[in-house]
This record gives sequence, C-alpha cells and structure tokens, in this order.
Amino acid sequence: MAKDKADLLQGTLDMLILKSLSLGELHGYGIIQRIRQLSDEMLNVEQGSLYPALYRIEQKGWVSARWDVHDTGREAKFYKLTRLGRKQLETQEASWDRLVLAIAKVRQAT
Amino acid sequence: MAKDKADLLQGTLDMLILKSLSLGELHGYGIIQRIRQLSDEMLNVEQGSLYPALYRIEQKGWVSARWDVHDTGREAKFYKLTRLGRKQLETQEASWDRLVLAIAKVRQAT
DNA sequence: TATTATGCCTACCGTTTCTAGGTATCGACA
DNA sequence: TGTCGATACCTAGAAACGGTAGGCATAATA
Repeated sequence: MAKDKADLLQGTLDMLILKSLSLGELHGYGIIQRIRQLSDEMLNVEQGSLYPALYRIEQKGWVSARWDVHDTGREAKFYKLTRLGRKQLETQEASWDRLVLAIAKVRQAT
Repeated sequence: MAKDKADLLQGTLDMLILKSLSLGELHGYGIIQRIRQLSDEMLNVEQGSLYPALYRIEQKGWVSARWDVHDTGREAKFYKLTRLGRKQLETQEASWDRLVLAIAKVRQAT
C-alpha cells in the first residue's frame, strides 16, 4: 500500500463496509471506491480484504446480496444492509466511540 | 473479559504501552494497572497480551528492561522508554489520529 | 493456614487483513 | 486489431496480534 495510506486496524473494516452500505446499495468494487473517496484517499481497502469480509458479513446476516446489471451494462454483485446489519453498524460505531474515548483518556495523562 | 470492557483493536496495544511508559519507568504488571486506571477501567490488557508485546517492543529497541527491587521488596522487571521508543510513540499517535480522522470522515457521510 | 493479589512467563487459538495470484469484460487508444 | 488500464469477481496462504488458559513464585491478608 502507498506510504501515505494507513493500514486498517483489525476490526474497523466491518464498520466501514456497513457504513458505506448504509448510504445505499453497492457492489464490492464500489464499496472500495466509496470508502476511499469518503476518507479523502486516506483509507484504501484491498480486494483481498474486502471480498472475504463481505462473505463473512453476509454469513452473519448483516447484508444481503444479489447479482444485477448496472448502468454500464456490467454485471456486479450488489450488497444491501439488512435490518440486522443496521443494528450491527450502530453497535460497532458505539464500540468505536468508546475505544476512541478510552484511548484519548490514556493519552491525556501527563 | 467483562462485557463492559472492549477488546482492544489490534495495533493499539503498542501505543498504549509506550504511552504508559512515557509517564515513567514501570514494570509489566504496573503497565496493565496504569492503562486500566487511566482509561477509567475501560481498557483491560491481559497478561497474555502484554508480556509478548513487551518482548516484541524490547526487540525493536523501543524499551529497555532491567530487573530491580521496588518499594515493596518484590522483584520486578522495569521497562523504560528509549529515545527510539519515544519517537515511535509519536509516530503511532500520529497514525492513530489519522485513522480516527479518516473514519470520522467516512462516518460523517450522509 | 488458606486465599488473594502481585509478578513473570509460555503455548496455542481465532480472527483479520494483506499479498499475490487468478479470471473475465469493457473502453480507450495506438 | 491488439494492448492496456480500469472495472469486477474470487481464492490461498502468510503474517500479525490479542486473547484464553495454563504454569510458577512470593507477599499480603483474612
């Protein structure tokens, strides 16, 4: 990965995927682009990370998938957040906030 | 771990250890206590995570260790941040800030 | 005296991300 | 027409890291 881009921390990818899907149905390749774009190029999800993650997430029932043809005429697998997935997103965001807060506390220490 | 405590994200432990040592020399067991205390009990580092991490960190030259006897008369292995470790702490804090920012950007998206 | 807290350690497990490969289609361009 | 990059999917294997679960020893405390 390019030097100016940070590797993800384990545990953050699910949240990012769920979040990007919360904005609307999307296919895998598009998820990568959306995350990169929304983060101002700071986050770059590798395909080898994404597709297995999508599989896991689908198994857990957080997203549903269907094949479809989009505007450009190409086939792609579109993922959609389920109700369970929306809940999971909230849970993960809350966990993330708690962690960020906890680490901030440690870092504040003088 | 207790349910109200979050597991750490992989990649954050080094920073927490370095940070707690930046406040002064400490032994392993004390690092765990300091992190727990500073985070208001939100972060609990397991011994099985800490000691291997300390070993890794020492190998990298970020901390130096020495056995000593402390007030209570007990022996303990005291760790101290090296100059390299202090630099590493800065680097990791900067990375953390970037990641938090990047994720915030993604989450802001409507 | 028995238990709890302090203090160190290791082996193994599970999860997750990345690297590195593969396949196929489409559009642009030489 | 041929080639190349972008789009789009996938898998196998490696690497990293934190946790669980165990062990050992000593000091404090009930």
